Amino acid sequence: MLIHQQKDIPTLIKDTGLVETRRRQIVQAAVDLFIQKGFHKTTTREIAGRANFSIGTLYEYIQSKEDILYLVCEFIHSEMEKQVKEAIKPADTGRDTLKNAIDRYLRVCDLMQDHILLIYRETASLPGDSISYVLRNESRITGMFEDILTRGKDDGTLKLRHHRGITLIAHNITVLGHMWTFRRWFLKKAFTLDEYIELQTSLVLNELSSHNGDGPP
Amino acid sequence: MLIHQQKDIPTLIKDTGLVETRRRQIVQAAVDLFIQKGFHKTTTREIAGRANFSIGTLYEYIQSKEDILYLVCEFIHSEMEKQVKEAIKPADTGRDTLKNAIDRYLRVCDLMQDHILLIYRETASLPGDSISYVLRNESRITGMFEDILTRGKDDGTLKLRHHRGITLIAHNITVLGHMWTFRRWFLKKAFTLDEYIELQTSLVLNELSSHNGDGPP
DNA sequence: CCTCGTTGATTGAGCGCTCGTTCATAACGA
DNA sequence: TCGTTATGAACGAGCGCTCAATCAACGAGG
Repeated sequence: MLIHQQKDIPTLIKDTGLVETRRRQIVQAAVDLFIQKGFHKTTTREIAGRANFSIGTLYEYIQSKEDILYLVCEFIHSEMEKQVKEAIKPADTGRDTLKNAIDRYLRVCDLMQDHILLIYRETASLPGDSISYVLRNESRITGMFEDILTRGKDDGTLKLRHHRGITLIAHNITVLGHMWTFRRWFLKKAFTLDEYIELQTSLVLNELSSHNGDGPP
Repeated sequence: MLIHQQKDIPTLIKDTGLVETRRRQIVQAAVDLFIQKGFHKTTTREIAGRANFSIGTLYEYIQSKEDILYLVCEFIHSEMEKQVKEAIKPADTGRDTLKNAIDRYLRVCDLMQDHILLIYRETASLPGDSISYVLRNESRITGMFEDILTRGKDDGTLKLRHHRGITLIAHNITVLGHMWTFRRWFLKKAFTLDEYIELQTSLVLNELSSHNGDGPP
């Protein structure tokens, strides 16, 4: 029985405020450890220790170790979404909004490198039924780019050569951010973050400014 | 002490042919299980069992469970490289070669979906010093695209707007393939493999046909 | 002001079990 | 028979999780 499936608290603790606090502490401790050593190599005792209470207490606020992973994934996604959302103040044109959004999104990805990697590594360790729940969070970010692209298409500042292009390009942009994190060993040798942003933005915008097809010269 | 760091065999077995055979069996069994249950949740006994010998025998041909992971990663990368390489018969122009290469590469990625995911998930579980070794394998595939792009640039069939573009676009193409695997839950809802290939190829080639910068209309 | 029972929260030793690894022994082949 | 290879019971470290015991805070009763 997983946390997101039940409405009430899985413990005997009465003070719901405490539950929130403790779970925050658990997540905070777990994120650090999972990034450092991975989910499987981190012990529940370590998590409790870093959160400054005992394993007994830990298990008052969760039901299984996998619950912690679920809480962590949820936290990371909501943190990502929050940061990206507050970074995107819609500019006047869809095109400018997109430029803006890509810039801020890639910077957020840079800041949250380790968290993004964590998601990639450990999502598979979630119990089957939570996975789809976590994936839904993921797709909200892609959705944001889809919205921006649609706006640009409608106000005429972005041109699409293919009618299915919006979905695809939105995914491509999302992955651009992840790519910066999981290929950092290569990419940081060749580019600074600023260069990376500039170049990738240029590629995306060039596509969205295309005047014709791709006939060879 | 890991396998790739030592020249000789980590066991007492004398017949080197047998070592190769057994290791092939181990890898074959492990790949299946790792894909299914992940590295940590797969036991050495299961691997031995599926390879049709006992744990004792297993440990005659490896020194630790992590050795198996290393062998598996190496196998997957070499398999990928082999398949991609044999799929790319250089056409007359760099541009046609690229088209060809993207097509075949994406199809290989589709066939090896689970293997690619496995690499993403478990590379981090490798002991620190083997990681860089495994990453080097990864970068050979990107290197192939760099070569093709360079050829196209030289023979004039591909145009680059930025002098650093080759590296970046090569990485982008490589990731396009991975993206098809780790976002398949989203992408396969919207596109067939053929559509995906066609659209992404079109995006890449459009960029490489650009006649001017990205000035807004 | 003190006492003591109650209640919610915390503790950590300990349970049951799994897993990676080893090694004495058996089986095999020449 | 002797060298090589295979076996699987045994080992012991370590893990997730439980629960009887403990603690701290508080308020009613004397």
